[in-house]
This record gives sequence, C-alpha cells and structure tokens, in this order.
Amino acid sequence: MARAQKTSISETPDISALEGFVGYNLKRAYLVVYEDFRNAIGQDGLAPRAFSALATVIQYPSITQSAVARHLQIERSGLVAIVDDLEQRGLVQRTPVPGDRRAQALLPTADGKRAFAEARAAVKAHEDALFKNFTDQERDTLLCLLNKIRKIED
Amino acid sequence: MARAQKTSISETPDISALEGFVGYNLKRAYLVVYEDFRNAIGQDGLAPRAFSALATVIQYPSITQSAVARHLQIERSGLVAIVDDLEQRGLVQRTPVPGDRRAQALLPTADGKRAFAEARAAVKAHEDALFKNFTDQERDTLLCLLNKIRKIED
DNA sequence: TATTGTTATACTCTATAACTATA
DNA sequence: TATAGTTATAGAGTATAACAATA
Repeated sequence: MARAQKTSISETPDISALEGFVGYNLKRAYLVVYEDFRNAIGQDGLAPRAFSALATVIQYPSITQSAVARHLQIERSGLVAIVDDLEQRGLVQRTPVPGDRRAQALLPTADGKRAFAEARAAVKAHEDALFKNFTDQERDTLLCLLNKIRKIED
Repeated sequence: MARAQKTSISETPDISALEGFVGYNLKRAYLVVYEDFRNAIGQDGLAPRAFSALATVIQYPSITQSAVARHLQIERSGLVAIVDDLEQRGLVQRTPVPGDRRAQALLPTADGKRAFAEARAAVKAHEDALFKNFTDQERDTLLCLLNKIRKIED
C-alpha cells in the first residue's frame, strides 16, 4: 500500500535520531537565546534567575521568598543566594511581614526598579534583534506553544 | 489615534514582565520536557548528553570525538566523560583511525545499538504521551520554529 | 504538624586553559 | 602552526536533607 498522506515531522523516523525530539530541539534553542541574554545583560549583569526573581518582586511587591520560589518553580533553598545577591546589589530589600514572623517580604528599591527597567529593555532589544527573521505571528505562535508545554504539568 | 489593530503577544508590554520573553518560556518548557525525559529513561539510564552522543555515533559510525562535539555543539573536553561513560557501559568503542593517530573513531557496539533503540522508543513514547494534547501540526510547527532559532547562530 | 528562611552538601553541567601527541 | 584527545579546575545551577523559629 503506497503512502498517500504527507508525513509530519514528528512521525518521520530517523532523519536524524535526535531531530524529531522536542526535548533536544528545546535545549538547543534555549542555548542560543541564553547566550543572547548574557550578551544583552553584560559581564556583571543579572543572572537569568536573578532577573526573573527581580521581575517577580516588582510585579508582586511584598511577595515572600517562598512565594517567589513557587512562582518561578525553583527551590526555596536556591532562592536564598539569589535574594542575597539582589540585596547586596541594593535592588531588593528583605522586610518583616506583620503577622508572620517567619516570612520575609521582598520589596524592590528605587534602584531595583530602575535597574530592572534597563535590563528588561536591553534583553527586549536583543531578543527583537535575534528574532528579526520571525514574523510577529511566528513569535506569538512560539510563545503560545511553549506556554502550552508549561501548562501540561500544572 | 485609536488602536484598531490587534496587538500581538510579543508586543504587549507587562502582562507579566517575564512572560513576553522567549528565553524564559523556553527554559520553563525545557524543564517540563527534561523531567519527562528522565522519567522515560529511568534512574540509571542515559543522561541527555549521553543519549545525544550515542545517537550521533549510531548515525555516523566511526565519527571522531571532535566531530561529535561539533555536531552537538558541546565542548571537546566535556565529551570525554560522556564517551568514558558510554564505553564503560559497553555501548560504544573507541578505535584508532587509520592515517591519523591523534583521533579516536567511535563505533557503537551491538549492545549500544540495542540500548539506544530501547531508550529512543521509551523517550518517544513519553514525549507522545506528554504531547497528547498537541495536534501533529502544532508539534511540527513547534519543531520548525525551534529549528529556526537554532539556525540563527549557524 | 506544617511552613519560612536558612545552611550544608553533593552532584550535574559547562567553560577555560593547559598539556601531549600528533598532523 | 593547528588539531585530537585529555586533564584539571572552577563556576554555575540545582536537588536534598536538615535545622531553628514560628504558625
């Protein structure tokens, strides 16, 4: 029986054993964008995780460390060093939470907001340059599909 | 002037500061798929990089270590431990290259081919289950867009 | 009992530089 | 000079377990 239907990439066996796997392609693509991020942010700039944590603190002022960790899906214990770094840079402040003496609320400083706006603009500009050969629709589709993957596990 | 045109996600500022970045979404998506990979491959199974290296050796028998490193875009030095591991598992053999005594050609063993076929099937089955809510077209589009990112830097 | 922040620890991944033996 | 494989080393990133203070 002859094959009449067009075969989709995901069903095509063995063009290369690896190319058909989403995981492999995700990793390779991430490395390209990650390198671009580092170029955008510069030598002593924020690490990706510090950037994300700062973004979260600005978006949700007074959020606790545990809540940031849950939001970013990283470990509570791993967040300590990140917040230490942000605090030493003067971008974020740990403050007591009235009514719960266990928790530390995080507040962005004025410097923190300024630094984030700058970093964000730099990263945005770099991503825009990186994706200059993508149409708006392709980029939207990509973000949408990546989001759909994330939501599988929620 | 009123905005008549629909705004694309990538141009929408500040839904969340992070959600608009491809890099952040790529990383989150990768973590989901990576966890699935580890479940597929089991406790003492091949690490992602060993899996990729073995795939490459099977696809290009007698390929040298340096060529594998270039193909996977990883460092030559990092490949040594991966090949050590594959060799200790009896999945790959280092063999001399006639005419160039510097190089080591890599050959898959019978066990290596068998183990890879098994691992590949397991990972494929897991990815298929993970992406059960994706249409074939969505998956193709995703692979295609991820490939387009990879090709930016080539 | 459960949760928050923290420390300690270890393990993976990766980047860099240097070495050796070849070419 | 350049390349192949290797070693050593250090730095991220991350996962786990435990602990004190508090809920």
